[in-house]
Amino acid sequence: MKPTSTQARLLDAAESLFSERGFKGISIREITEKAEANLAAVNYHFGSKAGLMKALIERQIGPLNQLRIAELDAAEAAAGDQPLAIDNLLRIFFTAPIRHFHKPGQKLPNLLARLHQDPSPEVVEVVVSVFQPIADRFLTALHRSAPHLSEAQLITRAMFMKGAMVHAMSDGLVLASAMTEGRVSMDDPEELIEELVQFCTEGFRLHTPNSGPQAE
Amino acid sequence: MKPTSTQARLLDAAESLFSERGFKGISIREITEKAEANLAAVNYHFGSKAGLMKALIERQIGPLNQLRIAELDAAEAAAGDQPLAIDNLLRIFFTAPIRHFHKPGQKLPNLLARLHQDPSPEVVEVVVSVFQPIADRFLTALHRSAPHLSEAQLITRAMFMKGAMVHAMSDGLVLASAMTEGRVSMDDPEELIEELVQFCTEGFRLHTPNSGPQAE
DNA sequence: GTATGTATAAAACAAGCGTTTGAATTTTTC
DNA sequence: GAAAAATTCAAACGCTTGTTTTATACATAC
Repeated sequence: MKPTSTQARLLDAAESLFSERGFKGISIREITEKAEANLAAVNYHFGSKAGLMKALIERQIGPLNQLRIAELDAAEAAAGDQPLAIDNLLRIFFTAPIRHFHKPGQKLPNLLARLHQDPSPEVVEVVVSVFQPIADRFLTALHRSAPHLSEAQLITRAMFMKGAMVHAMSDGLVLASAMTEGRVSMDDPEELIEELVQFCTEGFRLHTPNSGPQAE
Repeated sequence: MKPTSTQARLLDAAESLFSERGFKGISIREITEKAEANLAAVNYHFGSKAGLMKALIERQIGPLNQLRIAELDAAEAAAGDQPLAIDNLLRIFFTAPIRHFHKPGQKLPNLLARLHQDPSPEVVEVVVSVFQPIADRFLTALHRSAPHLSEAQLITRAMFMKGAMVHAMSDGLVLASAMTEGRVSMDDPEELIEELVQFCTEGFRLHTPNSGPQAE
């Protein structure tokens, strides 16, 4: 039985509580109580409630994105100067996070999905700093793999893709539970990854002549 | 200059404020101040803060969904006993809400996107009651239009579709603004609709033999 | 062993929260 | 125009919030 540090216990408690009820929905008192720490511990170790959230996100997403970028680097190195096939690229994009977060009771993706919709500056700052690099990296690769798309189309479809992934990972909560009445739609992460890859690959392959610049 | 009722002013104020900073992020005092109403007005007219949010959502989404269902009814009637083509079905699904919410400064889709990720019972109850009927209606139609998909696949892909739409409508806030550095990805709603239709249609057409029941 | 920086603890702070009350006021109804 | 109903209003209630303070314990270093 390893003795966990107060910091780690705070991060764990905050992660599970924020994921369930959102940042604004949880008080520092609830967090410190669950973590069996003193009320002042959050402000001592993380400066503020927002600092705690930032730390908790970086703890999870940082290593995950490092892994994804490493895998993309390796795939691109193996491909030489050839662009990656779209489905391979998307598979690299999806696999690590879906596998990583596919544990029973894991609700962090739900929190992340919420944060992606939160326009408050403090949240945007964290989300951008964590996801900006990986978004740019994959967008560049996508641009090489799908040269038939205009930049506007590429960005639009990448937005579709991100929305589909985020939604699927956060369990599609409401609609799914409403539509399927309790039946979880897809319980095998590998299957979900493959469905997502197929779905989006087709969407990116498509070449629609419209939406180009009007006059050029 | 029509005299607006207190109720309407409260709904308008709450809609814009909730959309910007979320349900928990806005106080009744801010709402009543913006609406130039008394602090007690919210509880008098809507019973509670949650009641106000419910009323505001139903005011916007109710008529919108009625319209969508009417359009689907008409299309199905015109098609006789033939299933609708997938792209036509999806076009009906996307068009009304995207057109309706495509006004400058319209941020309600952002609120809706957040609510779709909110697991708190009060929110789930509202969201389900508002979106359940239309989800069921379109899922049934989709099932007829895409008979090659297993039920699990259908639900999964519908989740992708919903995620893509919700995300695109709520402006893909973070990723888009980060990636494009200010450039809005798609400013013409008709173009967005068409991109979304194409993207998802391809995804639904795809026939992947896996994901069927293991033994049957 | 005494100093030094780190961590925990209990208590208080000032501000904000959703909601309720009860009286004043306006609007509707007959 | 009087009675009744609906609405507005100022004030207060009770409670929770994030953060700060002050004091105490615990390390490791010299």
